[in-house]
Amino acid sequence: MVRRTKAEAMETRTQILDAAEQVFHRKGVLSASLNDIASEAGVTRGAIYWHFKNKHDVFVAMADRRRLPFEALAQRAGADDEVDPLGRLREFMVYLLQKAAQDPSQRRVFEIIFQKCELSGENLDLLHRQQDACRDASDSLETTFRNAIARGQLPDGLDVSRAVTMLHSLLTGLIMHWLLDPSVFDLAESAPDYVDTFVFSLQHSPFLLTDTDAPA
Amino acid sequence: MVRRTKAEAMETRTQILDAAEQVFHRKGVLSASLNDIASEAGVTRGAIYWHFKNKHDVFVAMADRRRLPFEALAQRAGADDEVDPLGRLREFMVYLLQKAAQDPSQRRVFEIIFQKCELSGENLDLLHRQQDACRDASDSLETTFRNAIARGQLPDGLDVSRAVTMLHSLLTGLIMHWLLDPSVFDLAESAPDYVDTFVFSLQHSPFLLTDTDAPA
DNA sequence: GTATATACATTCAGCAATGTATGTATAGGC
DNA sequence: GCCTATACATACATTGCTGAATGTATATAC
Repeated sequence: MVRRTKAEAMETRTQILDAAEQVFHRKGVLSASLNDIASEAGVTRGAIYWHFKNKHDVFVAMADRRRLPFEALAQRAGADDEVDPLGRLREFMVYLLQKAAQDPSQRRVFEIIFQKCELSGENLDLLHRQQDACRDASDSLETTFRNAIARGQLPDGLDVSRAVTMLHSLLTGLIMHWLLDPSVFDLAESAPDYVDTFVFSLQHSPFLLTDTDAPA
Repeated sequence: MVRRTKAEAMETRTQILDAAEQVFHRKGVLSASLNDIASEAGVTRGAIYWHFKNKHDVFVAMADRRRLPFEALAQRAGADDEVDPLGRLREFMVYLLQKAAQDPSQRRVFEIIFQKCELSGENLDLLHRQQDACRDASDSLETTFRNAIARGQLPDGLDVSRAVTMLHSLLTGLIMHWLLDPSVFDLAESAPDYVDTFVFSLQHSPFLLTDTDAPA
């Protein structure tokens, strides 16, 4: 079984990424060897080195499969012609949390990124990719918040950048905390309430307004 | 320079832990070798093997140095004779965030645990230690919330377990998000506003009450 | 004052992973 | 029907780290 057709080669590539997801999740990114991944995929290391430069290249390709879809979704909420930006944002947040909780592959990738991956040394550019992705998302979210303010869905004085920070922190924190111990609460079920609480605090908290430092 | 006195040996041990903190932070826990740590500490691997069983043993000892103080503080807020449980809780949250932002050593340890450490394989019991610590903290926090409700500081119908989850998530998320890119916002300065917003939502959000699913 | 346990340094054997080089059979262009 | 690039498998050399074994000098107990 050598020289496969292009379609079969593409399938081999997918199998390698699937195997990498499993092995990274089971043993951690650094602890996983290319032999482990090759065995899991039913190929040899030669196949991996054909499709990818090295382990880090495999990792990036694997992570991007589950990351890119979200970016598109987040940008849609920030569109200027969106009549209900706050509603779209709410939907996005709930969708993200429920996807993390219910889609096994998505959960694995989150678990790998949050718990089974050292951001250092060779993987240091991973950290920069995370930073870039975070800033890009922040831009979309800021636009979304400004549109929501313009349409009267959020108060005029809302500190947009702090709102974005709280949103990031809540989503990251909820997912991390749930991944640490999924048995302590049902993320998929309670996600809407957490998101609604966040939206409520955006609308009514006196501590997220720009000028008013300490209200009476 | 062999056979040191007991006091000197203790100092050597501390130097090894200090060095481990630096090296783990710089290279990641798995990527760091005992040689790296020994060089940084100005000793040889022999010294490390004398004081510790292996690298994992060094890691646990290093992490515990900065973890234990917080546990004591959280428990104090849950004391039954505390007249202002909500106030103590608020203080604890702000203190934790500002400590993470301003104490270099504390920040390094958080960064190691969140970004430079694979929870898998050998380190898998690390995950269980995290889980245990999290559950212990949750117990203290639940008590604190119940006391706050009893003293009229929080509404009667508050869903205590969801409140605890939100608190954990907010703290974890804020620290993680800030560690990812400290330049995007000033954690130490804005910590009180984030915490106050959280407390505000505990007091007023209709989505954190037990029986009322969807208020009018 | 001697003996022994202590607190390390030094040395060595061995593995496991990486990257590369080479082998090889076939798909697809001509 | 041939040729060549493709899609892998196999084999090899190198590296770096670990754990353990051994060496050694000095506190300290007696």
